[in-house]
Amino acid sequence: MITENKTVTLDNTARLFKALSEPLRLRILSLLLQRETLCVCDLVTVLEQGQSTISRHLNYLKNAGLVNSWREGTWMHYQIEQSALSILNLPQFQTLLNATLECQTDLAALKQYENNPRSCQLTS
Amino acid sequence: MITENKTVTLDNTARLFKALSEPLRLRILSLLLQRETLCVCDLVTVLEQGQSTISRHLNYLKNAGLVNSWREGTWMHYQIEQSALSILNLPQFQTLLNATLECQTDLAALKQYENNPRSCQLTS
DNA sequence: TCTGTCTATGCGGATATATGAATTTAATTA
DNA sequence: TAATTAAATTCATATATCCGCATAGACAGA
Repeated sequence: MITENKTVTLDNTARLFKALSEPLRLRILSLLLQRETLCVCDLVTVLEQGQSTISRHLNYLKNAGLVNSWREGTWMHYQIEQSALSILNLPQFQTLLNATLECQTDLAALKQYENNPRSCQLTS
Repeated sequence: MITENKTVTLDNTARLFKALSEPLRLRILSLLLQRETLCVCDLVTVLEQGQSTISRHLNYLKNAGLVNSWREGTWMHYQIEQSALSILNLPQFQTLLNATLECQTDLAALKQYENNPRSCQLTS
């Protein structure tokens, strides 16, 4: 992987926080923090949101450097970019997310989803 | 000080990050992290922004729980609310801010400002 | 009380963001 | 090649944010 020597600008930092400033994006991150990788269709089902909504939010997170992605067949896999989270107190952040009703519900829905047959299999 | 037992909601967390998602608000926080307290007129002069702009951003930060304030005569003093920053990796956050040209310039302007006579004296 | 200073807020315009529906693009498979 | 599935993008609309200007409110001193 090529690591660009990116200049630290205030705008970049602001963009990072802006990516964290949407409830739905926080829910996406919360789920990604619980699993190695998830694809768009997983999140559409679990979060019960439109496909375009999920796709756009993932793109927003990617532009902010919070997630990375790769294609596998027709599926796009998304994954947390750990290095971008260094600005956060990660244990505190996760504790805060996990304390919310939304994230608890989402995690339960994810587990339920994983128990059922589904189109997108994580195991390649 | 009364500590409210506030329910952790996703919206509150999102609001906190939204408050951190504006370059000008980051500049304000950067200065407040360098000084015990600053008032509106200090920030107006140092940041060279309109008074209403500064006042509103400070209100935004206050609503997010990032700063607190108190009146002293006609002056409103603003101060970092340390507890709200527990979600951040504070050393990393400050390092990131201090690495930006904007924050470096602002800090220099603040020192310059403090060397000159000014209307608002921090020493009560 | 009157005046001046510091701060907060109301208003309007410009810009940014979020979302759903529909369409386009990409990749797989028959 | 045609059909199918997954994901990204376009378009239109609603909402939120930012900023300057003007004004209102709070406070101090004469």
